[in-house]
Amino acid sequence: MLLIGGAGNDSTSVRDEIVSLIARYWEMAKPIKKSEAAAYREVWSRKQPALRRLAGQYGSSNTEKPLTASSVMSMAWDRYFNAVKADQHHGFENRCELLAAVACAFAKHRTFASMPLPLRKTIAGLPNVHESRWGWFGSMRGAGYYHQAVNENNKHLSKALDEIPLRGTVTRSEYEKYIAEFLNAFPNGRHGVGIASRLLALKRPDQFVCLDSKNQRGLCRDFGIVQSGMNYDRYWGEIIERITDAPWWNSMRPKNAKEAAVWDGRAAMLDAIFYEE
DNA sequence: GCCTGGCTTCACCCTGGTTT
DNA sequence: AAACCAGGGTGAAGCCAGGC
Repeated sequence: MLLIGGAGNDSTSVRDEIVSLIARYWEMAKPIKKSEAAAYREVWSRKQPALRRLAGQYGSSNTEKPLTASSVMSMAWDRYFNAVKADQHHGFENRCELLAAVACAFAKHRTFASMPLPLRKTIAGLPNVHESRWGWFGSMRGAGYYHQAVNENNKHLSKALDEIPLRGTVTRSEYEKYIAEFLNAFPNGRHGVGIASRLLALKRPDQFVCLDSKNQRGLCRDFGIVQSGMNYDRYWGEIIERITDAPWWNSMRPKNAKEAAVWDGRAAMLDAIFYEE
């Protein structure tokens, strides 16, 4: 609602402008058929998720913090790369090396189950003799039943990872199939977003970040979401959808080799920014 | 004063390394 | 060989703050 009034000439001219603008729109207008209106509504409803996200509405929660209000999610690629480079704890080059080694492993071995135990543990975030950097991107050392499942080469973990393609954007439906199979590995419960996201982040570091106790506080604060009560649905709707909307995520792959290596693991690298001791 | 939502704390789970 | 301890995710309980 816009009220234009008063005695001054300004208000009169603004009102005249608006009235003539509306008159011009009427002249430009043309009748459309019912089928065209239906098609328009179809397009409109299909664009609603994008509009909601633009307004800061992710998932089903009521937190309405748009991407522009987040310090990290509003970054362009250059600033994001600099933020990752500033990693105090591990160093981004070492992080890239680890991700590259894991990418080789997934390229070489057809399934997670066919990998040797030390390699599986490296990917799973569990201590092993093969790789000293196993805990980076989220240590899962304390997850007892998960540790057990990796040790006994539980087939459900491997089958779950099979649902996640090596290339192309992972869809929600593929993610849901992954979770459904992942849950089968935990007949005694004690599964969760921490361990599920660890495996996702190592197979597809370009799209997933491992959400653990060390980075959850900082990440949730910056994203404007509550950290308690995290579940698989919210992880996708409130975290992954935000990430894949960020300017730095949608930027072109850089030509510079070091930058390209970070770009290949750009979602997982959020850990470098939000990691707290 | 009650209810709700969110954060913190604590017990529990299991593995793997160290000590007795 | 057995006992012990550290590690960190999970989940329940406890606590606190804000709204009605």
